[in-house]
Amino acid sequence: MTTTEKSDFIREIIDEDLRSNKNEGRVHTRFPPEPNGYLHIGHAKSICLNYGIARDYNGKFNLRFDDTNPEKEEQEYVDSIIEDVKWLGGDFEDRLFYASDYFEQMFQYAVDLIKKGKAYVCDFNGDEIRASRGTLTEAGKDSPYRNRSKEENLDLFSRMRKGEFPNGANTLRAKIDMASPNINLRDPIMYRIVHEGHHRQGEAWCIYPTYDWAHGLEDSIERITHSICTLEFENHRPLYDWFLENLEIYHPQQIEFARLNITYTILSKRKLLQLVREKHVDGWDDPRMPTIAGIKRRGYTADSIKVFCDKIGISKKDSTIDVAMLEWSIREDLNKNAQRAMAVLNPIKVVLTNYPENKTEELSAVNNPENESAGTRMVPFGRELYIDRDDFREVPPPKYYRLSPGTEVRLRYAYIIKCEKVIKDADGNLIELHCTYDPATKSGTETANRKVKSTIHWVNAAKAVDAEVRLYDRLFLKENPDEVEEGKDFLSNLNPNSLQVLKNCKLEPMLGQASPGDRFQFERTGYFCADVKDSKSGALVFNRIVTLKDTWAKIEQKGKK
RNA sequence: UGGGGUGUAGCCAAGUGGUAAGGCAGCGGCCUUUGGAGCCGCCACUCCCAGGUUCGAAUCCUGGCACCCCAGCCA
Repeated sequence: MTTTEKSDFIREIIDEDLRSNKNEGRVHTRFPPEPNGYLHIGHAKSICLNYGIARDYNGKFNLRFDDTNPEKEEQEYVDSIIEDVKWLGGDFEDRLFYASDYFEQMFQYAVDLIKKGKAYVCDFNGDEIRASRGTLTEAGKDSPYRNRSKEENLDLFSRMRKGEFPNGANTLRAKIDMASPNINLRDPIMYRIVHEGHHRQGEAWCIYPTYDWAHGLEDSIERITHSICTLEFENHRPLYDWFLENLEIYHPQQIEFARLNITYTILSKRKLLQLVREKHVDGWDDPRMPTIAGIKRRGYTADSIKVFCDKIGISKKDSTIDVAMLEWSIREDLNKNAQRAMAVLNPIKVVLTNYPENKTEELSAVNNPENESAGTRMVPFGRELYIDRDDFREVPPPKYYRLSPGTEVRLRYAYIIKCEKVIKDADGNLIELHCTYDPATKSGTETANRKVKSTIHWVNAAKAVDAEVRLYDRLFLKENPDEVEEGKDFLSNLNPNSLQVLKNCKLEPMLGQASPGDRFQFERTGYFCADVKDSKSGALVFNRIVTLKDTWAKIEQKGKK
């Protein structure tokens, strides 16, 4: 751990509040998701911020479902959100709350406001409300129902609750100012009638509070000190404050920060839902999804996500983080922590013509060069091997260091071999390579240190374990997936090659023991994770988390330009 | 020609009147039995623009400009 203290404008506000003893020294934050979808990496930023603040200031952190709209919310989402928050280390202890548990209290607060003459039942329908709201540049008009008596309002409101009116028949509105330049203050709706079962309340209610009305109450009831949300709610802060002031109840401070955007990815719940519903991906936990579930299944560690969130910072500037930053965070973690292994993704057979027919050797391989305590393992060698197709070129391009006819490479942890002959079938397809090995170059021996241009990975053909490997790439082709031609939508930017399935991969024997969720570095290739859903012993499936940095690919790209 | 925000490198981001941190990306080089990792170096004479105040301005003032958010009985 570093000793440098984290700071950002929100922590500065908290420091100042602490200095002035604003909340008796308390710091209490919350993460308030609506259970209408799975959490994504943008939510991770918020969780890390809110939980991180509570942790760093010895405060408390609540998980609270903002479940005020039964039309969109489901138990499945509640379950997934709880799991994901925990996975990210957001420790809410016993403080798991639901806004719907406060419905009765909210109703009473609404009655208070009516009694104070600051709320009224409006019989306008949706169109009428919209028409009377005015525009950005013109004031709205007062509703004809605005000056009903308190008694009539109380009566109507209780009848709304009883279910005497159909959906949309009327609403409870705050009486603020129809001429306010801030449209949110033009008599905003507090309750609407929705005859629909709620995932926790069942049929108990048919009026539901709106976000603006409910959110500050939730924060107040939980004695939240700092209510942190994203920038689009900045315009709503005057309303947040108005309700709490007029109710004369505990008043948390709302603070807004910029939400996360990442290149080549989409972080809109609506669009992610669409990807799932229309089956452009295999579900919320598809490893290409930026959901926590997807990222987790892809093989990202919770630590890497936390580091990522720390690195990107907190500010009020609209920003788009380069996806390379996310990829860096997982490489950084796994470079230090992942067990190394040799895996041949696209095999070509290599026969060592001068290696004895039935001989095998066990060679020592390092498990993690970044961590000596990870030790070594034995890897079987033999006369017939597989190497990767990428590691052989019949006609090597400039600066190609790997195997080609007549050249030598080192087989990692084994011998230097030389390509003597290329065997092809009648159609000219490459079948196998005949090579010779140099017995004097066995790794670890005194005569081994002859220099060759490169070292490649391999597996023993007879002992290899078969596996399916799924190569994932970015889901979208464009840096900004929402940038589209007239008449098209973000789906037109989907990357048709975001998933490539390799069925004939050959792995070193040790990988046969991999359990679902285990992560490895396949040397020279990338980081991989045994799929938690589909990988089974005897039928292994690995997901590529991220490639290793590929200097050769870069050189080759430049050569083509 | 309503209101609320935001402008510091390709992308993030420190900076709070004393002469532009750091990370990612990129580019060189060293090293290497992973073209991985690591190491070293380079990468803003200038902070959206224009004026002004000051010995001194990214920081203060004035005036512009650009971008984002708001007209759901969504959150």
